Amino acid sequence: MTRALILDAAQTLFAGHGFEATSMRMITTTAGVNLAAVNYHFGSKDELVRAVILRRLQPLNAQRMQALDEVEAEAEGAPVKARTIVECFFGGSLTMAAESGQGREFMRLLGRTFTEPSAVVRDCLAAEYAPVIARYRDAFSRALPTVPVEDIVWRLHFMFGAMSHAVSGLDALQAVTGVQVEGPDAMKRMVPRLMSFLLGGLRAPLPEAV
Amino acid sequence: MTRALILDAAQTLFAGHGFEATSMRMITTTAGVNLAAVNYHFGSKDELVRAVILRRLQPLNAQRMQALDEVEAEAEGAPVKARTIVECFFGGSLTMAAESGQGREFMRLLGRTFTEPSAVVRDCLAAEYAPVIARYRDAFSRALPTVPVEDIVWRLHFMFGAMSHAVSGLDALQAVTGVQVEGPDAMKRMVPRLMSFLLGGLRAPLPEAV
DNA sequence: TGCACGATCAAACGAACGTTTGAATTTTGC
DNA sequence: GCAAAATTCAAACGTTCGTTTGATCGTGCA
Repeated sequence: MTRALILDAAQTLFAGHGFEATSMRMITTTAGVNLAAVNYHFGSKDELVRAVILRRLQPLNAQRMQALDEVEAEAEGAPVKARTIVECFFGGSLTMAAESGQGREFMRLLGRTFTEPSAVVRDCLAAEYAPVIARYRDAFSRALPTVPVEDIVWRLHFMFGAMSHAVSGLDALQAVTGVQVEGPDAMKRMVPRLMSFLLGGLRAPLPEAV
Repeated sequence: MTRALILDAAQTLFAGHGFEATSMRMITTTAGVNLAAVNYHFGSKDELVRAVILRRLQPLNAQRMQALDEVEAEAEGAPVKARTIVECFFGGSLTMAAESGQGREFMRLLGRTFTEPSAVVRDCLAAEYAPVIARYRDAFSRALPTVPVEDIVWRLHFMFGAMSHAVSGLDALQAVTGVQVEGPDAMKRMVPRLMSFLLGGLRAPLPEAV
C-alpha cells in the first residue's frame, strides 16, 4: 500500500520536476506517508528511481517482444511489413500515452529519461532496452533488406527521438507555438500523425554515399 | 576572463550532469575561480543557466532567421523547396554539432534542454524559439501547400525531437546498441542520414482522416 | 603617488538534502 | 491472545547546497 503510494507520487513528481529536483520530502508529503518510508521500502532514492522506471518499462518491453513474436508467427516466415513492426514497437507505448492518468504520465517521464545524464537511470535503461532494440533491429533488417544494418540502427535512433520528444515535449510545443495540446483527445490526434511521420522517415531514400 | 571561464566550465558540466546535478562548487573548481565568482558575475545560478544557453542559442537562431531570409530572397517569390528549408533550420546546428569541442558540447546540452522541466529553462527556450518556429512554420506552409498548418506544426515538433535526441542521445545509442558513435567523424556519418530521415517524415503522406 | 573601483578571496550563513535511529504501532503466525 | 515480525513514526544525523559578507588585491585615472 505505502509502496504503491510512494511509486505513484514519485512518478508524478519525477515527470513534473525531474529526478534530481524532486526531493524525498516532496515525495513522502505528496504520498501522505512518513519520510523514512522510502528508505525503508526501497533502500535509497536511486533504488526508488529504478523501481519507478522498471514498474512500467518492463511490462512495456515484454509486450513489445510479444507483439513482434505474434506478427512474425502470423506471417509464417514471410517478411513482416515495416509499418507493422513500427506499430508493434510504438503501439503499446502510444496507447499508454493516450490513456489519461498514470500511463500518460509515465510516458512523459520515459521521454525525459533518455536524456537524463544520471548514471543509475542510464544503466537501467540500457539494460532494459538492449535486447528489445536488438530484436527489432533484426526484424527491420528483414523487412527492409535494401537498407544496411547501420542505417537501420540510426533510423531507430531517430524514431526514438521523435517519439519521446513528441510525448514529453508537449509542454514545449504548447509554449512555443501556442497549439493546444492538452486534453485526452490530443494524443488521439497526434498518434496517426506521428506514425506516418515515422514511416516516412524509416522508408526514406538512403542518402547518397559521400 | 573569469566570466568566460565560468561559462565554458558550466556548459561542460551542465551537458554532462544536467543543470540540477551540477553544483556551484563543481563549476568554480573546474573553472579555477573562486566560489563567489558566479554570484558576482551572474547574480545567481539560474542566471548563469540562462547565460550559458543564450550565449550560443541566440546566434544560432539569428543565423536560422538569416539563412531563411537569404534563400527566400534568392527564390524571388517562388516557393522554397522543403529540403532547403530543413537545411536552413538544421544546417547551422548540425555543423555546430559536428565540430568538436564547445560547439558539439552545446548541442548535446541543447538537446537535453527541451525535456528540462525547470521553469527558468523552459521560459528561456520558449521566448527564444517562438519567433523562429513561427517563421519556419510559414515557410514550410508555402513549400507544402497541400499540408494543413496543424500538420506542419506537428511535423516540426517531431523533427525537433528526432534531431535533439540524435545529438544528445548518442550515449544512449552507444550503450544500447554498442554502435560506435564517438569521434569527430561520427557526426559526419550521422548528418546525411538524419537529413534524409527528416525529409522522409516531413513529406510523408498525410494519415487518412479518422 | 594616491585614490577609487572593480575583481577576487577565504569564511561563514541558513536552508534543504538523503539517510539513520530507536521507539511506538500495526500486522502476522501459531 | 500473545510473542514476533513488519511497518510507521518523530527526531535528529552529517553533508552539501546556493548565497552573502567583509577584507584584500590589482589596476587605471587624476
